[in-house]
Amino acid sequence: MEPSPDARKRPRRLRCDAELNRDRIIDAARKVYRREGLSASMASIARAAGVGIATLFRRFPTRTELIAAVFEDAMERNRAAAVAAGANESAWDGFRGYIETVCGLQADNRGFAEVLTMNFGSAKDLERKRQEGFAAFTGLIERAKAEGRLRKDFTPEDLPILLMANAGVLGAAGDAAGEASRRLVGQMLRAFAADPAEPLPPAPAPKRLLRGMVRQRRAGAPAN
Amino acid sequence: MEPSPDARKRPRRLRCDAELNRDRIIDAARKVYRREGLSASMASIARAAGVGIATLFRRFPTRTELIAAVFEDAMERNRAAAVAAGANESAWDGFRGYIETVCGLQADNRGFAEVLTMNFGSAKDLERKRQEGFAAFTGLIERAKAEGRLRKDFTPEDLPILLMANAGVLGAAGDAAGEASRRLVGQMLRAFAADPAEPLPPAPAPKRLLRGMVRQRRAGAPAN
DNA sequence: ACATAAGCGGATAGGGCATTCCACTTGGTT
DNA sequence: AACCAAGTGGAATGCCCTATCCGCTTATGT
Repeated sequence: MEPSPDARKRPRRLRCDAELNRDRIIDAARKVYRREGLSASMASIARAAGVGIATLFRRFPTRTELIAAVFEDAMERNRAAAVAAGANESAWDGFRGYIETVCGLQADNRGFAEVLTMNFGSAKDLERKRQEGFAAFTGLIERAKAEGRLRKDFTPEDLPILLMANAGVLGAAGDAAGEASRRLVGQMLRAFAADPAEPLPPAPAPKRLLRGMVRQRRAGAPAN
Repeated sequence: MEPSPDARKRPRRLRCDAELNRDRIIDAARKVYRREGLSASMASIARAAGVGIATLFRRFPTRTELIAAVFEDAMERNRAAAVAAGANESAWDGFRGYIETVCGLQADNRGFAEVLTMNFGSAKDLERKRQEGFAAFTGLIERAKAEGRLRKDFTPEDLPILLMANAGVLGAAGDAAGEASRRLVGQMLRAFAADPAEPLPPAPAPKRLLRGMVRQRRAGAPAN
């Protein structure tokens, strides 16, 4: 019997119980990565999935493979958002909307925020989707410049830089992350706009931000 | 015999060999934190200092105490830069110069980049210096607004947000960190300026940035 | 029903880390 | 010179991590 058409990638079709475990792993990893970021341990994901560690490693021998499987759909949403933005009648509105959308995806998901700032050379599907989204975005740039709404010195690389910056704010601002991120994005859009009439979201209250800066136990943060 | 005037803080003066070890620890920690950020392990610092682990813990029972001792001078430089900026005849030039300086300090030191985005409640001296620098900066804001060069809707909280954003870029851009950081700061200054004639540093070359995004083994980055 | 390949998860090896303990050494004082 | 409080470093403890091994279980095709 031929392997199912979709399964060309994986040599043989998985046994159905294995398929179930695979789904369980991805679901668990999705939740854990979303909350804790990509530094979550393989062991904690196996525990969350209710499978043995060996099962996790058998299915995903490297962290990158697991990450790729988990975030393929989020990356697809990113790609789709860029393409949809390109269809906008006003290139600037599309540009602005896409940036707000993708930064919002980051705010909603710690893991994806990191994925958007990294290059996973070996995860071909993931990188292809990123690349397609990026291509749609660069097209939008040209149109927005032609419209006269986007500054001429904006370059496509300003997008990954913004994504890194936004990830940094989200990781450091604690409780105030959402507000601080929106503020950052507002400022950046103002910098990008040829006509800086862009309104600006409010900054977080000083005390909120200060409280947010007290790090919770997490990778990269000292405990004491 | 009275304790030396400077040693009021520490109950008794340290024995001279202990004082030497303390300095060795701080020097080693300074180097390690600069290169690796604050997630460096206590053990690795003790090794780098050439002292036993127990010695490190005896002198600095918590990570925070070590961090405070290591970065007191960098925080002082930050404070001094803010105060000096306040003395500038042109408030905008001072504002701009201070932001470039502090973001440059971050670019030069991974550990300090993180320190500037965190709140160490218990490290009083450190926080006092931060606070004094921040106060000088807020004074500058008012003057720069009065000059008409700084937008009226800039708020002091935009500074910590920028520092978090910059730390994010520095941590994620690898080889291209310096260029990417300067580009980010340029964009932000443009957003802050009432008259956006600000010139912009060039963005990193696409390939450089992409290569930089391939993470080296570091906290928060998957190994495989 | 049964044979068997596929899959399972506990156990284990090997490492790093934070933190504490303790027997030994040493600087400073008398 | 001798004493001892202060200081030292390495060992020990206990935790979590990655990665692999291996004996047991089970889905699946006949």
